[in-house]
Amino acid sequence: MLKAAHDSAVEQEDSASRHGEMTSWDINDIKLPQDVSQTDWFQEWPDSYVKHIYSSEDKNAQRHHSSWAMRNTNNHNSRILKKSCLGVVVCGNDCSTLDGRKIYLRPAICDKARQKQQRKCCPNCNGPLRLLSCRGHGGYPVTNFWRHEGQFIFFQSKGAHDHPRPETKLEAEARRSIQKAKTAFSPSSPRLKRIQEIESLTGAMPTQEPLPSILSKPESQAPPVNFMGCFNKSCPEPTPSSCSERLPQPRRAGEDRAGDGPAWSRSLAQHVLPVAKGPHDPFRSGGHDSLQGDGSCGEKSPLTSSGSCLSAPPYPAPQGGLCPMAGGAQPHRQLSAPPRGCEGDRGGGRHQVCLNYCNNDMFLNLYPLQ
DNA sequence: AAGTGCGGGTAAA
DNA sequence: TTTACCCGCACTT
Repeated sequence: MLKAAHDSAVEQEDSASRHGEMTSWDINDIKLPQDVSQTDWFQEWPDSYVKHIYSSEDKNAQRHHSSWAMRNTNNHNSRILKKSCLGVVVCGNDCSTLDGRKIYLRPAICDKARQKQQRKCCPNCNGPLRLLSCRGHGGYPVTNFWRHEGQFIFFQSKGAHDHPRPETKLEAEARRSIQKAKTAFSPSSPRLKRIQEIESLTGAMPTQEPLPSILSKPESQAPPVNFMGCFNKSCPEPTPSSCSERLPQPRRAGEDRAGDGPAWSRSLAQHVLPVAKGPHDPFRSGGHDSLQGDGSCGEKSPLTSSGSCLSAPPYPAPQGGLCPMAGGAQPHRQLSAPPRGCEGDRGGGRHQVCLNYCNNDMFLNLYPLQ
């Protein structure tokens, strides 16, 4: 994967250089270019040593989003925000789901939450979870840098991720919601009892239907068709997400929206199941990360304590963009963007198109739990 | 509850 | 000096 990552980086650099100013700066430069004629589409999965210039209007850039699990790192420089990669949480048993997928959970960003997370069990096999830390930057985690200058947001990544992609933030949130819902619907759940009572009174409530509407957070629900479309309230318009896999397809600076239809809306079914790939060494020791999993599985997760798991665990949920990740200003253009830019190709053809698969199979996986 | 950003602090190279 | 990382705090989601 490293070579592939490198190739990808080269590819991106090529692309960048074609567009001029892109590579002639470093995040630490005193002055950054302000004569940028084209800004990049937001990149949800930046990897390798890449730089991007986003519009300051880009919501995702404003929020310093990444689908990698990046935590804030203090670099004692308030002008440059630095984040380092937390890696990915894998199953200590290296299990696979029925459909052959590996478990790649998103490490919780919050230290406490991450410690809690590691005491939980694999949602698939109930085995211990293990944090596979990122060592893609000289043995240290990949770092991302963000800097706002004028009407642009400069992004620079150092290091190539040496581990599989975790769930995206929204996938992780969705999973948590599902778990909550499942807990709420455990046989002993008063809530479920109440619903059953109502059901028995009305005789009209199909058992299959109520669940989605009761999932804890509306924005975390999985609307059947538009699941990732506007999954998030922060996505005021149907943007083609992340077509995150597209290259930093340049757009004219200042050009923000126009009207092509969202590519993701017709990309449902394009996801190629990612089976564990990549150079990560699952047996690597914890190293510097004090939060490395201890392999114990002391705390029963709500999911497993009920004696069943999601019938087909959604992990790794389709590794792809979520609309909110593009909540910002990239509404179009990528429809014509050549698929060659798919970063996912690095992973061995993990993705075939540069579109947002809208996590349809996550959706399909989530529903069976009803 | 978890995510995010800031900043004080320490340690190692 | 630079880089990595820990921690607590405040604020947001």
